[in-house]
Amino acid sequence: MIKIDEIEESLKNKGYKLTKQRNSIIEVLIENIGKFLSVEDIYLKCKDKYPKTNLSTVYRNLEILEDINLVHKTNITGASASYEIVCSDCHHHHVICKTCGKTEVIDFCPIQEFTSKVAEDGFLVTDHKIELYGYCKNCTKKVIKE
Amino acid sequence: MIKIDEIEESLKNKGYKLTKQRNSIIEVLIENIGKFLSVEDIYLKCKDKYPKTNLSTVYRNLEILEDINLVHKTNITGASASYEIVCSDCHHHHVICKTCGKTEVIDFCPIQEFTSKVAEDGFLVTDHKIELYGYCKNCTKKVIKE
DNA sequence: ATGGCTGCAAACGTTTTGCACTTTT
DNA sequence: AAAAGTGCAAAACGTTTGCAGCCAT
Repeated sequence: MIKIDEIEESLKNKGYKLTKQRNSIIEVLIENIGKFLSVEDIYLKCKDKYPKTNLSTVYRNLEILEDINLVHKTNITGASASYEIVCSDCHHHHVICKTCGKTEVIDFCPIQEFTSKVAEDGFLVTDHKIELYGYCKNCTKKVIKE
Repeated sequence: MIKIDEIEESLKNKGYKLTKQRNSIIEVLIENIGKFLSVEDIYLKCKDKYPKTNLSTVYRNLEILEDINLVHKTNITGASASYEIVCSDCHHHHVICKTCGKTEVIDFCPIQEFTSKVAEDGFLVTDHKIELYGYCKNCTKKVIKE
């Protein structure tokens, strides 16, 4: 499990301060492990916790969290970026339904096979992004019906 | 190999017309198989071939080409979208150097293992995106030197 | 001759920035 | 007290759109 204290400790150690805004962003991300949240989503959920939160602040903090690898950024929709907190002991990827947009978690990850192939060329892999697109059970049914 | 005639035939069959602009976009994409080009890159290269080309036209055509699956879109940089032409007999993924931004092609693809896992849940996978990030041989050396 | 395509300019939504002020350390 | 963080408003950026005219079929 992710512990908020550990994350905050790690921020402190890097010289970042713990503000109420930053704290609420992290809380929101932790409450939504396994989902990608859009910046707008995060912003709105943070406002519930701490109404003064500003959108710029959310952007600035997500950038910091991404820089220190506490958060993964993706651009599924093309519209606006989405974020998910990194959880080292529950590494996973997502399948994304092209019809309803729902995402599901896949625990399987073949990255080892990949990195060993690439390592032969002297490339050092530190990070990866895998996303599967298609149609979920529900939406497949609909397609067949129509 | 990709043949420009086949692509154009397939566009014609779908009711799209062959304009000089559309043609030059396809040419540029074919000349850059294995690389992701930003919209701006494509635009500039097209202007070399056909100076009247407009940025909106590039956007509109890339959208069409993506819709009919002749082109893959990605958002590596976060800044602007990148495109690569689809080549059915040379499916591949990329490793992307976080220092110099260079991309290299990896021929290996573990998608089969993935889709069979997901199929159990009734999810139908039609498409996927795999990107590896890290440091290329050159940049790894530099990091060590410093 | 028709319908699709283009160039242009303006509009749009997301993200970033400068600055004065506030908060954490 | 110093440094980092914030809110606000404005700017910047990539992308999309409406429209009048153009071009491929």
